[in-house]
Amino acid sequence: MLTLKQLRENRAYALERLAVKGVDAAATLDKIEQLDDTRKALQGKLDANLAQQNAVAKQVGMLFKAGKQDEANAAKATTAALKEESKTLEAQLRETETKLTETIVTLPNFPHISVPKGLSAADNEIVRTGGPMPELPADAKPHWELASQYDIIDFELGVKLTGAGFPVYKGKGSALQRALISFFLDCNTAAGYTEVMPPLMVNEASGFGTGQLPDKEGQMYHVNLDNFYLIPTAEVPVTNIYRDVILNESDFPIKLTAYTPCFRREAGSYGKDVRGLNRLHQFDKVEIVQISHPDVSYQALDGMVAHVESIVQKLELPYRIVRLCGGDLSFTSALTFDFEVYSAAQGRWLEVSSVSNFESFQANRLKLRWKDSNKKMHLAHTLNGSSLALPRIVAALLENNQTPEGIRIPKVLVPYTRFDMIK
RNA sequence: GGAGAGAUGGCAGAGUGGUCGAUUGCGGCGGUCUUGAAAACCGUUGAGCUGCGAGGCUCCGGGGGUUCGAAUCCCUCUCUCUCCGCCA
Repeated sequence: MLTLKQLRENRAYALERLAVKGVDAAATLDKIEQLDDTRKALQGKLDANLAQQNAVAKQVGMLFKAGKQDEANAAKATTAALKEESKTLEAQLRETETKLTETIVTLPNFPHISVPKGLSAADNEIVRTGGPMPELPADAKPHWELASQYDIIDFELGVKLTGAGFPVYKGKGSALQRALISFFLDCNTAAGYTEVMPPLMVNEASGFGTGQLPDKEGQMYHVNLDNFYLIPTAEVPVTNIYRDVILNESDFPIKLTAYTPCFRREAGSYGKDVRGLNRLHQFDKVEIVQISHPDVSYQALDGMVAHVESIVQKLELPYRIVRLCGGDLSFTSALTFDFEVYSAAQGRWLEVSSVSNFESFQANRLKLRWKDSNKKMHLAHTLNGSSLALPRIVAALLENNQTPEGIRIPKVLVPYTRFDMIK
């Protein structure tokens, strides 16, 4: 969530930034300012009231000690009205604070200056493209056909065991998953990220910390008996490591990477978009997370983009990097670069990574702060990205590398798979 | 699942109704001494809200209650530890 300071310090700037995301926040800002003023006034009144109560209590104590029973009892009687008043004030204050937070959380993050205006994916800006574009024969097959031809991924078996969107990887298909996970993690640790293996279920507090709760609980699987949520991405447990943490300036930058399965309910998605590996309820992903000093978070973002790009290049896949426009940007993000690889047989670009700077938006909710040399507290910046999500990489690998002899494994993966062809 | 114990500042650990936001030790920071360091000694050292400021208010796991007054008493929730049971 945005901070009051961000919203009140420069109203014109706030309005202009939010407009880039297609949000007219004028009325909301009015409401916030008014609620905040009310809050301050109420708090002042309550504080004064409590100060009086404390003073009386102190006095009573001293009077009793001095043996002046009568005076003490007289003083006691004066607090009843004060207590009554403070109860009312407290209730009002609490109500105002709740309303204030409820209003602030409806506002999305400020987009970065470089975010293009626009309402949909059509307005995104292609930053650059790279990688070798494959030339496939006319009878090239989409990955779901290749998967069953070579018996490496069984979608129907997954339906039997669980349901649609839970594929079973078999033989070399399974080994390929393992290889990709190890390869990605090795790339990330070589770039200075520390590997962690977090729980795959989180509690409610963690869900709130990264903003999945309270609004998006429908997107997560919920374990009712224990009130746990299956993680939709490693971002949730990994970022929550730093919930309620106060860092020293020397702790920056914090760079973590984690492999986890990801669980997404993704209700209401049908058609060819969800065919095969394009969209799943359970999939594997290696994530990178950075906690950054605010002054250098955009350099950190550039570093993450360059890092992810180097991995895609090593896999010899055709890719493009897209700067998301205001309308396509997520609620929490200030700037996002999407990575898409070309899935040649489907003839479409598939998103395989999304690298974002959230600035202090997540940190505010997480209460992730750092202390400068003057012991002043500030919010840290958080960033994350996929590095990488497996299914669509696999889809592109299968389709782009199909040959009459079988599916060629990229050189860089062979030490991990220990085979160079799927046949 | 059964029985018991506990949750206090960065850490350890006092405090069982009244100047306690909290003794003390360790750690951290500053200083004295030293060529420098160590040791020793002295000082300092939680956070949030609010106010120009002096200051005021809140926080001793969370929530509620008793009381003029709660870290301290009561209720409740959560978590941790120990023993037993079960188990990969």
